[in-house]
Amino acid sequence: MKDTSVADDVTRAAVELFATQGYANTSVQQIVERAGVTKGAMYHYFESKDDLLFAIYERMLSLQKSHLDEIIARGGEVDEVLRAVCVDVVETSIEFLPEGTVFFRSQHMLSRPRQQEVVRRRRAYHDEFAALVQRGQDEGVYRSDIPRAVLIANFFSDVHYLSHWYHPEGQEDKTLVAEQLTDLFLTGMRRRDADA
Amino acid sequence: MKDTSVADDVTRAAVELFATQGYANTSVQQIVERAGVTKGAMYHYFESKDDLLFAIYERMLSLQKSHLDEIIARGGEVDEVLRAVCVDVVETSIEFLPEGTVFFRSQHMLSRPRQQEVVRRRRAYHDEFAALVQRGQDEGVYRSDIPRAVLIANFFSDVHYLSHWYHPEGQEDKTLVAEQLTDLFLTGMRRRDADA
DNA sequence: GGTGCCGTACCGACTGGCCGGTATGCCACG
DNA sequence: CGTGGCATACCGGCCAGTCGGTACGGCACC
Repeated sequence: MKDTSVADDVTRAAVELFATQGYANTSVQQIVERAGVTKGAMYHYFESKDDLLFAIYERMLSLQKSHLDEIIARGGEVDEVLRAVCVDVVETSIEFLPEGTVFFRSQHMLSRPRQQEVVRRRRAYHDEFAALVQRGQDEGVYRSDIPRAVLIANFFSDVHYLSHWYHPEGQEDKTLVAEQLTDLFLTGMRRRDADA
Repeated sequence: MKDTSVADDVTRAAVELFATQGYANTSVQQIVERAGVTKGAMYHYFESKDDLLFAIYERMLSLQKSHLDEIIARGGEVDEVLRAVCVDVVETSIEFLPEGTVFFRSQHMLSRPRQQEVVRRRRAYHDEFAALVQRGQDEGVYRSDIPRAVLIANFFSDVHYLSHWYHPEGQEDKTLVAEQLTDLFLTGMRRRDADA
């Protein structure tokens, strides 16, 4: 990204403030003051406050989607691919914890069309994920006695919830937690011996 | 609750609007119009808009806490008690889905003291829950190789996430989903044969 | 190499509208 | 006749977005 530093500074300030105070409680004035620029500068790079929020989403969505595609492209056993996907999404969600907080809290503050765009992008991710799970079910490694929607929700819920409880304690901690959550998820998914 | 119907109507309208538009995007005017009363009437029963939001939280928190205490008071095997607790909290969360949406989305809009009160109440619930898990670990039925905080987050995340994906499809469906999620959680919790 | 022109980046005072909250009064009922 | 239960008009603050203006770097043309 060779964007001007102004746009970057503003985005950074916005994320921090939105994450701690919420979108509605943060005035544009606060954002530009924290970023060390003026309102005029900000409105030169962003169409609206709404636009600023969307830019934050854009960045996360693109990043996670590209990671997903890359992992899937590498190929391999379903179980290994899914494990890699899960670990990755948890890890990057931890890296972008403030963004995630804003994401899940303020999505409904977006204008209608932009909200739909976000939904569209998330669905794309969701569908690829679901296809993996189905493949695992077809191959008989994952249980089929629980609706796929429930299984998937059971994982994405962990990702959502991270910002509600996770507080970083060291660097490798991030990966550890990602593996633990992934482990819990996959354990629940695997077909039991007793299954039909 | 033998509150006047005005207070009830207002609360109901507020929940619906907050859940669909968010707290900040909903004006007091909208609420009273939907409830079929006037601003004067509303401010006769509530101190502020903030107060209205808190009342919604109050109701949910009290309800779930009383359920929890009751189930624990009944006693029994840890695993059975925990299962009952989990099923109950998922079920009531589904019954109060709009309230839950508001709850998780708009908590940060409360005034500081009230926010702390909510945190306090939730911690009380959390601690009782954690004590159950620990008891299960001490008795050797639950795994101890994953931090208790992670195990617990893994369950509460499901409760939080319900409003993001669940859409009712019949009456018994509610209980079914509650049991499925509980099953997934407890399966992940149980000590494996291979464990130390 | 000066001169004029233009486009890009930025400034910051101002405004129009919205919205939470309040002041005051009315009316029914006991 | 006074008190609880409301209605209605109004106020003051805040805030997103605007708009007239400035600073400056490049670039063409003489």
